[in-house]
Amino acid sequence: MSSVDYVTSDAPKRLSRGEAKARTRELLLEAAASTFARKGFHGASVEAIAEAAGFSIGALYANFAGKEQLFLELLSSRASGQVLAAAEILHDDDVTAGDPADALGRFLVDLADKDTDFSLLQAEFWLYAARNPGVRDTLAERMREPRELLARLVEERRGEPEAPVPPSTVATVVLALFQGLVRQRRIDQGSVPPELFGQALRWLFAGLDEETRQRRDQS
Amino acid sequence: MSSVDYVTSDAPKRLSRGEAKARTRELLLEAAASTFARKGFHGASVEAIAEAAGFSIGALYANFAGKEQLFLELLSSRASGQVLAAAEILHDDDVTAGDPADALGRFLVDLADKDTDFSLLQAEFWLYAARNPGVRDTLAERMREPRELLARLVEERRGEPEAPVPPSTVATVVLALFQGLVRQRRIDQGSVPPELFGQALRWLFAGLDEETRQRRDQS
DNA sequence: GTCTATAAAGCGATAGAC
DNA sequence: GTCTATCGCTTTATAGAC
Repeated sequence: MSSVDYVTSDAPKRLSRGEAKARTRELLLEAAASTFARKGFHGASVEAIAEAAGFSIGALYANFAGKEQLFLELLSSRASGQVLAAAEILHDDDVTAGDPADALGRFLVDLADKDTDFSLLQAEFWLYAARNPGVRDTLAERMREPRELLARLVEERRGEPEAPVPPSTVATVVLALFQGLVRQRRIDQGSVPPELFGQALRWLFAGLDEETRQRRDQS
Repeated sequence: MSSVDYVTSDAPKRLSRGEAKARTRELLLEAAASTFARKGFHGASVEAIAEAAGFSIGALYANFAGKEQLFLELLSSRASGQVLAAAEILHDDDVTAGDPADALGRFLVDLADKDTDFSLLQAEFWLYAARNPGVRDTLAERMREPRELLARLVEERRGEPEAPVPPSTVATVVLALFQGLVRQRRIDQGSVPPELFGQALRWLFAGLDEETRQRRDQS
């Protein structure tokens, strides 16, 4: 801009060499997420990724060992995003002031409808993990902690301490239900109305409560 | 057909020209299903598919317009397999003699654990459809009928005629739940025990019954 | 109808200039 | 640290022999 402060190393706009490289890395990761989502792992070329980030192929190879490592880095850092988003909404008391099931349902429909790359990338991650035992175990390990987080929050909200299955198993069912509904909605919007997410969750919890009561009365 | 009959057009072993070509087509489709499942749409080469079928690339192009048409033919003919399998098991009175939920759950876990290509190909179909609007609408259309079939069978089994949502919507939730559980089980077997399929289905139906009763009592 | 051989294009990855 | 140019390999699809 001006001639006076144009060197100013501590100005917020000017980036140091390390910062510049970190920013390039981040832009490449962002572009990779979008490109992998739209074209798939094999369908996305490193040229397309670099181009989407506004860099050349050389810049990509200066920051990542190759296409596979770039993909795996994405998988490790973003695969549990859906679970964390769900946990976040359950944790927010203001949003879940009404029915937590409705709030969670509405939030996830919004997320899935708005960020269309999300579920595509998620499916790409799943396929890659299902085909590569090593990555599969890594993904399983990485999903464990956020699932436990969701389990604790669901447990809190339900307030029933003696369910017939462990809390993490309930969380598994909730996640499976949501992932399945999001995927079906993507193919046929009309067959999966937005309210269905909260509705199905209420059915699930009502049935779980009933079984919990029955087991308590038996003993 | 022949002058004497020594070509025996109705003998089981000798294949007519048309039959031979039909057999080649079928073998190629089978090999394509397996290869697409293991490598993905872009990852699977036509050479690998032809080789898996025991033919050359030329034979493949003599039977299909190309890789994409081969994939789309598979998608049209096999995408609704999961729904039909579920419907079939619900229709079989002998198998569902006990709890239909348990029977359905056990059957689908067996199917998913045994035919490992099934869910991979299903995911590959979903991704392709989600990325191509034309194919997406085709898939949505093709899923409608089997879903209605499942809906009718679930309705029969439940015997509750006045659910708060249409029967096809209940079928949608059931399918979403199963697909989600199958996928999670594929990544982390330990987190999705086989009994969970039937258990979750029972919770769902119990909650649905409860809401049905409440609505009836209100009016 | 199926084969082999090959054309034309695209890919991941590397080398060297700046 | 990023760019341009290019290598070597694989891909889809076609042509011609049989």
